[in-house]
Amino acid sequence: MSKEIGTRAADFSKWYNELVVKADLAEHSAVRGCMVIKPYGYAIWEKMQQALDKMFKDTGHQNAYFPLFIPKSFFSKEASHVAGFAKECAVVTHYRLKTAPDGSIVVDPDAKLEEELIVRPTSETIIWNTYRGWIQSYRDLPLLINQWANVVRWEMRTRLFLRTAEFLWQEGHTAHATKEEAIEETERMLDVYADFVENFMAVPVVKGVKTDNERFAGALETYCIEAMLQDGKALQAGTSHFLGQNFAKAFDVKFSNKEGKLDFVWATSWGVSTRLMGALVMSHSDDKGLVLPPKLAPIQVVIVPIYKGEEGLAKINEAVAPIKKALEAKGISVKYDNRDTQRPGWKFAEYELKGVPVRIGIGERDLQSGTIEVARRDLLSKEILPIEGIENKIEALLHDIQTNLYALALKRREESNHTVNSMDEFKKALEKGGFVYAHWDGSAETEQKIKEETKATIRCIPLNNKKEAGVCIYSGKPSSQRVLFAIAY
RNA sequence: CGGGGCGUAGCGUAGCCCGGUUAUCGCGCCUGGUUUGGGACCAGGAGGUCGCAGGUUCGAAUCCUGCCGCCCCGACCA
Repeated sequence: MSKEIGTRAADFSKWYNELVVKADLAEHSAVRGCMVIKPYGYAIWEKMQQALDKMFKDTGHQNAYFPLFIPKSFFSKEASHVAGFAKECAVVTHYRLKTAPDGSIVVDPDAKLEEELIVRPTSETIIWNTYRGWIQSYRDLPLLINQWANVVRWEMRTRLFLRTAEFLWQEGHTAHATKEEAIEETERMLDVYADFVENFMAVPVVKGVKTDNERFAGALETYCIEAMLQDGKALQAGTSHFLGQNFAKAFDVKFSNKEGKLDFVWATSWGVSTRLMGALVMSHSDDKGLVLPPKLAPIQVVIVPIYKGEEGLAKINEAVAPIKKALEAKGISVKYDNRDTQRPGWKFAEYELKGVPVRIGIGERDLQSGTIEVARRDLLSKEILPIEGIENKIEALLHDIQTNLYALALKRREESNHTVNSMDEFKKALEKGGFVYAHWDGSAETEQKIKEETKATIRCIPLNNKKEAGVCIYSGKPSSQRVLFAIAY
């Protein structure tokens, strides 16, 4: 992303949309607000899933699956939860179509459901209704379940990956015997998310907790990770909620503790979605296209032959085979693109657009000298290296690219951090974009007023925030710490 | 759902104000040839319910009415 493009939201939006479509990640579907994830985009999502799933299992979780449809009565059992989602629910009211006299297909009015079904916007209610039957004793706890699923939220305005009416995600739902244990789980999963986003996606995040206004509907505390994208806007990349006993009470999930007394269980839920794909695209891409971190790139190394005639290609095929084999032996995913239908220059541009981290070019010249050309996507630099031992060089290079992408993203974020002490400074900082740290009096009213005046919201109260006496930039009332403000997606 | 803009080939578009031969151009696609170290070139070719429905007219992509869809800005939001 070049600096001059990032200044206006509409331009950035256009750049992003075109990139997602051109790089073959996804496209708009015929269905309002929904997208089609294309094979290349889905391959990246699968890499994310695999890494996350392993992390969940390493922390003791198991996968399960719950229904897409939620009876309206379940959904409305937790008051603040239903209030938070009511405005964006898709509702199933009928179960049959019929042919009308004029030959058109209509909804059969005789097939009205007695109770409407909500297409899940999140699964707390159906899951807690199920957990009631699974939990009787402290011996059944903790219950540590994750679900990979799709959910539907009828958003007014949608954007590929960042906000679609249907999206793919994982949602963890856990039950614990004590409050302390549930809070520990909430924080553990936040750390898992931060670890994944920083170490796999190479996107730095700020860990924090949400204010009352921004908290998940039905939670006592919402922990989050906030990323800053190349246009200086903030993106909530993942959330982990401490739900207290709210859902246990709403769905009557009790257990006998060691003392033989009945108590409600303590709950958490946490999720990340295909929105992370949007964060990935917006964090590293440039005007030539995607830049993928090696750990999530479906193709880590692409080999492009440069040749004259069929015999020339045959010679290069022969030279490439052992190189490809040596790389694959290191666990590196390699694509040898020896299609005769596209020319080398076309392929170079194509794989840059798709963000392949390393490109190897090999031609007649190289066969003479025993070398190859190695190009890295992040810096767009090239060097000639000997073929001998190339697999070790490439392995180190992939590692270096992963580290470098994180360092670059971190540098960009740090350069657009602002610390301000007045509304005036605050507004000026927002114009430049990025994270703005300011004192806040802790009231929902002040937060709301600042939002109305500047469009900025409190992204989070950072964890491990250093305490510091100050006065609220809006109200002038005393404050004990700075909070993170930004314009958000 | 409010305010603005736009629907013409797979994609991007000209034409519309001021109605009139066969609807423009570029990319892409197909065929043949020459090419191949940064998105090749030449020649030929295919591809269109001009968003949908109605109206005005001898004649509508163009004018009128209604509808549908998309994009941008708000409100809502992972």
